[in-house]
Amino acid sequence: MAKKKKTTDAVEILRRRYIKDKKRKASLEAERVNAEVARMIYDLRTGADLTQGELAKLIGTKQSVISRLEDADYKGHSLSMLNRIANALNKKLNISIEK
Amino acid sequence: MAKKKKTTDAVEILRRRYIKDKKRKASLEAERVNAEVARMIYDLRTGADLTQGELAKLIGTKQSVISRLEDADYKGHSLSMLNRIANALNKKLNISIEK
DNA sequence: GACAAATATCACAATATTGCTATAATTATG
DNA sequence: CATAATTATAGCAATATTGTGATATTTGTC
Repeated sequence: MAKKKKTTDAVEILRRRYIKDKKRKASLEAERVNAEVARMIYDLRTGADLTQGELAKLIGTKQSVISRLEDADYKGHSLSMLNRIANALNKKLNISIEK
Repeated sequence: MAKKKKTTDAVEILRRRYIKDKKRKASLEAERVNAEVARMIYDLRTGADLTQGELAKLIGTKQSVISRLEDADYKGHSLSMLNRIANALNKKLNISIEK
């Protein structure tokens, strides 16, 4: 494939800046949600007066897994896992995309 | 390991029935959430007047992936994918566990 | 009906999440 | 301080999700 042409066009430069900015925002958004979910799990667990080991047993997994889920930097949250936790605590999982 | 003792105790029988019922409920709950999320994605996409192919391009994947996400029976929803969709549509993903 | 556009389905590779065990590190309790 | 209880980390296997391309099916238009 030919080499990409050098950009000298101001509009193109701004467009690329826009794209890059959008990606950065999306990435920050993801981090925000991950941290929020981690905190939510922690709050629910401690609110129910459970240790990580106890919650783990309730949903059929191990303590280390709960610890991982409560790590603010963890990126792997899934709806199925959130559902397992919600059910164990007799609550409901709600998802929405708005605004 | 020794064979599990035969259950003749009424309390034990009821407890097992309770556990089984709880598992069934959890399973139904998961199905409900999955279907809801699938529908939410469909509504957001059509609301934004996008084809599956267009939305796919916006989030950097393929049309078949969007089709899969909109299938009510799909069990693999992840927060990262929901985030990608929310960001592409300039909206925010909200998660809560309540009630 | 013919054709195009959009969606659904399939199969398989690539990647990510979860399960699991062991152990280190931290926190609570006497 | 010693000990137990709890939480954090690490590594790797098992499983699940996503990426991708090819093709079938459906839907809309003329």
